[in-house]
Amino acid sequence: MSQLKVYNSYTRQKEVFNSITPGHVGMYVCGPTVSGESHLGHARPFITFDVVYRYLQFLGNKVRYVRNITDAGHFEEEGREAEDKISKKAVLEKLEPMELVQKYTNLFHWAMKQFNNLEPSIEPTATGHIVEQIEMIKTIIKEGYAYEVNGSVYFDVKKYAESYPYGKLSGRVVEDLLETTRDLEGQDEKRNKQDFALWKSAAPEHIMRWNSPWGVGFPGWHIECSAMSSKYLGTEFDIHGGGMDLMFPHHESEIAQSSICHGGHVPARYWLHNNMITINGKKMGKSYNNVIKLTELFSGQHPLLEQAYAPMTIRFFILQTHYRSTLDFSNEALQAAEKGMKRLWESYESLKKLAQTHSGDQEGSDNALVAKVTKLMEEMDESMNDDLNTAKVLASMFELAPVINSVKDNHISISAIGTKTISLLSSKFKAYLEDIFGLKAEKAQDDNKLNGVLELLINIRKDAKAKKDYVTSDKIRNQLQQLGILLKDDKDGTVTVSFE
RNA sequence: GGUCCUGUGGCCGAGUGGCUAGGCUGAGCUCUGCAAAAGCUCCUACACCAGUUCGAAUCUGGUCGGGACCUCCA
Repeated sequence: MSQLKVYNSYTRQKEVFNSITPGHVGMYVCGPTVSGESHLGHARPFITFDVVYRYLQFLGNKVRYVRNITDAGHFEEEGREAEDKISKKAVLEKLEPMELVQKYTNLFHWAMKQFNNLEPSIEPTATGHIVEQIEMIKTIIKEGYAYEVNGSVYFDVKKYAESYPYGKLSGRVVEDLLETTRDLEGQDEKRNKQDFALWKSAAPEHIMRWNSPWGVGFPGWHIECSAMSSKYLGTEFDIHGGGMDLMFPHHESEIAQSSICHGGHVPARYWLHNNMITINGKKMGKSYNNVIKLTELFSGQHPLLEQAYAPMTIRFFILQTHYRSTLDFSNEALQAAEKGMKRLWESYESLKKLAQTHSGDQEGSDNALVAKVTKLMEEMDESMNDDLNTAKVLASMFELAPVINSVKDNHISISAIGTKTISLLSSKFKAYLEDIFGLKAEKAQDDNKLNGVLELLINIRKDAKAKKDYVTSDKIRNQLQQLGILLKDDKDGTVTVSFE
């Protein structure tokens, strides 16, 4: 099997993935800011990196997956009103800041569960790591790369850039930054415009505030990730993930802070960035006022939505595109994903039954067929290893689906494909659909009573059909359909039930 | 303005220089009491203009369009 290659934003090329400690992987992903409800755009990194997490584990690694919760609240750029985002909203909603944070953290966790995302190994909060952040800032000052002004501390980017490649990750030149950074109104405490805050002095009205060697304040924009990643993954770890929009300034600043504290090296070896979800070609984001919240998506309650979309539909939709491409939202695209996922999943259900009833390791007699199936299965692995090309994996699976369905419908005989191939296919589909992609049946029906009633109805209908009493048989089928239960008559007389 | 990405059939989307990805939609056929599902077949695209090459959607240059970042942002 080929080796896993990933596109490393830091080197701008695909590289073979090798973890620092073989068999172990440390991965840090920038988590949500819990000052508001998550929207569709937020779903992408968490689904993308959930698949990375799952795949690394599938490959036999023990993975420590750290995803933070930003609950300390970033503040607006100085010059505008320097306000803690979270405390501002708390006033509006008349809630305690931590109450607000709790509410949106719970909602975020709920959404992650809907998407069938695995829980990270550690989910540290910014407010829980104020001490670590302060310690880190102290080190940066001691090393001479930060300075204090009026109770705030800033990172000295200009000095850092003299001996480190500041801007390498995001492809930026420090001199250019000086020219293109917007003019700041009012007083500027910073020595240079590129400098960023490590610690900000808190105005009296700030509710979220902590004591520090520089006075009462709150931590800067980027220091939490540096502090928490090094605490839980070490000063050099394998993967750092997040959305492309975080490359600058967030990740660039993270690299700068961490390098100063940890011997000059970049904290993570592989930097993975997912692209944005767009809507009508524009990035979905608060500033564009075009977000669709996850709760709206699941319920269909939004002017742009023609219907509700199930979490698994969205997951499938996201996986049908490569993670580094933009993904444009539209009802048409979501509906296509919904149908496609349904078809693939039903094929998988058939395959599971086939594998159960026809176990064995008998070689198939149709060599061309077996070769085709084998090739497609190999391509699935190749595609996944090629920078996690889930879109291509799914394409291969869609090519396998007709083969499976044909075996089910007896258009292809069991002996032609061979029980061995069926068994291999079955474990392959299970591995990808369930273990790696984290998909699951939209509506698992494991209600014994309901199943008993269904069985009864199916039997009555079968008897009616035998007597050519189609009025009765159609009545049962039609009325069940109105309830969202579909009965499909298979070739061999059995009935397949599916739920809408 | 700077840096970078991108432009694929009705829609969504993969794509390693030569081998019609795939999904959805639409049309036809087969199977079926009817239906649904499924299977088979068809709709053969790569913004534009030059260049490199035996050969380019894929490489190079240019033109035009779209987008991201440069500010909180997944």
